[in-house]
Amino acid sequence: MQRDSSTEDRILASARKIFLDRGLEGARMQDIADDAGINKALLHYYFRNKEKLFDTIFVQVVDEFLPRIFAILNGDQPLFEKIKLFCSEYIGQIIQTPYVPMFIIQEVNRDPQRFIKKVMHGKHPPFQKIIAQINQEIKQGIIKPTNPVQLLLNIISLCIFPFLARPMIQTVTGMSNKDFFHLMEQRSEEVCSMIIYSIKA
Amino acid sequence: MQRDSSTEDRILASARKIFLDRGLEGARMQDIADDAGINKALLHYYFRNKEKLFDTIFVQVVDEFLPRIFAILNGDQPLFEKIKLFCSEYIGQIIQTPYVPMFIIQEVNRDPQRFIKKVMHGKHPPFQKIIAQINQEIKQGIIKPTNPVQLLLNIISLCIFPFLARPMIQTVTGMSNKDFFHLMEQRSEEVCSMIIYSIKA
DNA sequence: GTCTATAACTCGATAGAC
DNA sequence: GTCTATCGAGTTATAGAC
Repeated sequence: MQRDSSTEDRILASARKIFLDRGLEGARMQDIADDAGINKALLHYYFRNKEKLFDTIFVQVVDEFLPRIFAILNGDQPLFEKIKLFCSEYIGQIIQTPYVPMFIIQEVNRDPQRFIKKVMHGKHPPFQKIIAQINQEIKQGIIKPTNPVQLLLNIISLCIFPFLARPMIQTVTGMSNKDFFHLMEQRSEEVCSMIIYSIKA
Repeated sequence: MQRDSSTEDRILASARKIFLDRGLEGARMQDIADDAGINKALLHYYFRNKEKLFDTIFVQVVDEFLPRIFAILNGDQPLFEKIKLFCSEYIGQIIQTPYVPMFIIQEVNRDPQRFIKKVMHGKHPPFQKIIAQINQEIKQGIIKPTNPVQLLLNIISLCIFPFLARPMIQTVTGMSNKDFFHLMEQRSEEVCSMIIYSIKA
């Protein structure tokens, strides 16, 4: 709780924290109010209801996360450089905000329509360019013939999954938080070289 | 709803369906009762409360899912065969029950203690054998020097992640259910050959 | 075992004073 | 803008008849 910032900002910061931790259904307006140092009534004064408050946070979180993927994938670098960039930037980013991937996946699963309406609406399919690039580099003989969609799935899977399954991984292996994040820092390089090795001609 | 089976079995079948679809917090006892063709009071007669009913389903689902992983990983085949087995068996299995991975991940995230108490308690760490095998095959020169934990993470990530992110993937790419499952059927072979290619000496 | 009725409680939302 | 007090809907859980 930050007593010095404006009420609305404190609400947003607290809502983000609680929603990221527990999702829409798990979060309690009371807990958000407590964390922000105000009462429930004031939450409704600023954001008319729970849904609207959640929407604000959801869009905020998704809009600072997904564009990073697409920005790198749609850049102008050669494919190998993109992959390298993606792995290091992306895993680095998730290490800073490890709850974000699970939050997004969970909420898109619970209500895909919200995602379509609030986030995707009006945006064009963001994978066109990278798919074209993959096909072109195949034709040029830089990489082996590869299904572009599978390749993209591979990259994203390898980077994100461990953070989704983190509680289970740590439970099953007995890793501490420190162990886990250390493993993830190594992983960036690991994933990158594996992907590139698997596709280079 | 199966009118011919016993009440308890019908409750379990309905609870499984509803809990898998919506999780502990999203599921309503009323919906489970409706689906089973009985009333709420009878749910409490058979399973004292929602938690206990959920625990039963959770343990059931996890116990028929995780052991499949461990059985293959702890078998006696050479590593390459294990990986091949794992990819085909595992993706094939998930295609049959595509909601299971998300259900498990979500509920372990929400309450890791339940997982520890109800599932892991008393079981020994299940990755010892496969890790030893990986290290041995490295020493024998069959596979390249590799961090065993990263390798296992890679295999599991590649197989499971697409099913966790399925609603988002289908939204972003515009794939139909049929398209998606077709892609996943190809994927088994795809993942297998990629992994093996990346580690063979 | 199975039902109806309802108690007990949680939680989002609102009224109204300051 | 911010608070206290309270309403009312929705849910789990129980009492008690059959």
